[in-house]
Amino acid sequence: MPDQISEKTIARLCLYKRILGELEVSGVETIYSHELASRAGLTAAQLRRDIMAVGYFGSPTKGYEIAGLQHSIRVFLEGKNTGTSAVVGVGNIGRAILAYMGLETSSVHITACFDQDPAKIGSVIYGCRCYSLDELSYRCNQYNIQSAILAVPAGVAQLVAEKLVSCNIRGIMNFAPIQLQVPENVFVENINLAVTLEKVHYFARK
Amino acid sequence: MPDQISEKTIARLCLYKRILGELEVSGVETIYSHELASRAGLTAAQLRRDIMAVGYFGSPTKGYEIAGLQHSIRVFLEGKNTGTSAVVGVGNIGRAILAYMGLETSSVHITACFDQDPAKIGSVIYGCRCYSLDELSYRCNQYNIQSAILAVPAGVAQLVAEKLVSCNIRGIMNFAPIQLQVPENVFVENINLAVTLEKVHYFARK
DNA sequence: GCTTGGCTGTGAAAAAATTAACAATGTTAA
DNA sequence: TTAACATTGTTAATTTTTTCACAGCCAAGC
Repeated sequence: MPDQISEKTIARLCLYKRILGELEVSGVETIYSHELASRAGLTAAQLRRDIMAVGYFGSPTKGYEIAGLQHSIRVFLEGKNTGTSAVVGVGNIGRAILAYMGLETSSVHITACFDQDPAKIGSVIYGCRCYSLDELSYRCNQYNIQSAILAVPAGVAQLVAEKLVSCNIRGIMNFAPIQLQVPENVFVENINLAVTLEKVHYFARK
Repeated sequence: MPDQISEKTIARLCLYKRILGELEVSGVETIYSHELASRAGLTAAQLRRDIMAVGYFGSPTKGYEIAGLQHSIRVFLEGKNTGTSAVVGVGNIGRAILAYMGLETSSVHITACFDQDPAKIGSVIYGCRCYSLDELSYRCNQYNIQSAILAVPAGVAQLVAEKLVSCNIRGIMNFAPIQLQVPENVFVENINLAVTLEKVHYFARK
C-alpha cells in the first residue's frame, strides 16, 4: 500500500469483497476482471486499477483466484484490527438497519444499540441488546466499538455525535439530515435518503 | 441550462434546496455562499459553481435571497412535471423509508407502496396504502408514479425491477445488494448499507 | 463623491478519477 | 516447437471535478 488510496477505491474494494464472498459460496474458483467488474457495475479497467492498491496479482490466463483476491482485500481493508459498530437511536431507521445487518453477512459486527427511551433499554432488538446512552462509554470499551450508525432525530444529532466522539468513535454513518460538526480525524458519511430520492426522481424524468 | 449538468451537481442542488427550505422557515432572508456551503459541508467555490447551473444571480453585497434561489433551484430540478414515487417491498427497510419520508418534508411524494404479502395488501402503512404487485401498472398510471424505492429481497429484485421498467418507471433507488440489469434510459442509484458501513468502519481506524 | 471592503460570477489552473492502450504473460492448439 | 490468443498490470492520456484567483459590483463610511 504505497501512497494514498482514495475513498472511492476503498468503497469499491468493499463491494468487491462482498461479491467475492457470494461467488465463493456458489463454488466458483476464478474470475476475470471483466466478469467481476460487470457484477459490480463497473469497467474492467477500473477494477484492475483498484486491485493494484491491494497488491494482489492475477494470472493472465486464469484471471483472479476468488479466495486469494478476497483474502488480499480483506487483509488490506481490515488489517489486524477488528472493532465493532453500534446503532445509536433505535427508531424506524435504526431498527431497519439492525434487521438488515442481521440478515446480511457483513464483516462489520453490530454489537450493541443505544436509545434514550426507557421502554427500549434492556430489550433485545433484532438480536442486539439496547443500552442507555449513559452507558455509551462503558459499552464502547466492552465491545470495542469503533464506528456508529447515527439514526437519532436531527434535533439531537449534533449532541449525540459529540458524545460518540468523546467515546473515541472515529467513524459515523449519519442518517440525520444535518451537517455534523466533528474533529477532522472523525470520518462522517452522510446518508440523506430524502435528498437521494429527489436525485433519483430528477433523473427518472430526464 | 446550457450543457450537461453532472450527477454530483444535481445531488448537491437537491441538498441546497432542502437547506434553503429550512432557512426559509427560520425566517432568514439572505445568505452568503460560504454560509450556505458550510451548512452543506462544501466549499463556497463549489456552491457558486453549482448555482451557475440554475441561472440564479445573487448580489455581491447581500448574497443570495433565500426565496429566490430556492425557487430557481426548484424550477430547475422539477420543471413543470411532478410525478410521484412508490415504495416497492414493505419489509424493514421499506417500512423505515415510509416512516422517514412521512416525517421529512420532501418535494417527492410517495403515493403508494407495494408488496406481495396478502397480510399487508390493503392496509395503510405509515399513511401509505399497500397494493399487490399485480396492480403495479394500474396504480402507476393512477398516481403518476415515475420513480421507485426498491426494497425487496435480493433474490427477486431483478424480476421486480423489470416489472417496474415495464410500467415506465425510469428511476430506481435500489436497496437490494445486486447490480440490476436495466435499459440504459433507467437511472439506478444503488444503496448498499452493508458496504457503506464497511467503508465507514475502515476510515474509523485510519 | 470617493474610497474601502467583502462578495459574486467565472475563466483558468489544478487535482482527481476514469479510460485507453499496450507490453508481458502463460496456456492452448496445431 | 511455435503461433495465436485472451488476459493481466501499468503507464499514459483523457475526462471530470474541484479549487483558485481576480475582475466587477455595490453598499457603507467618511
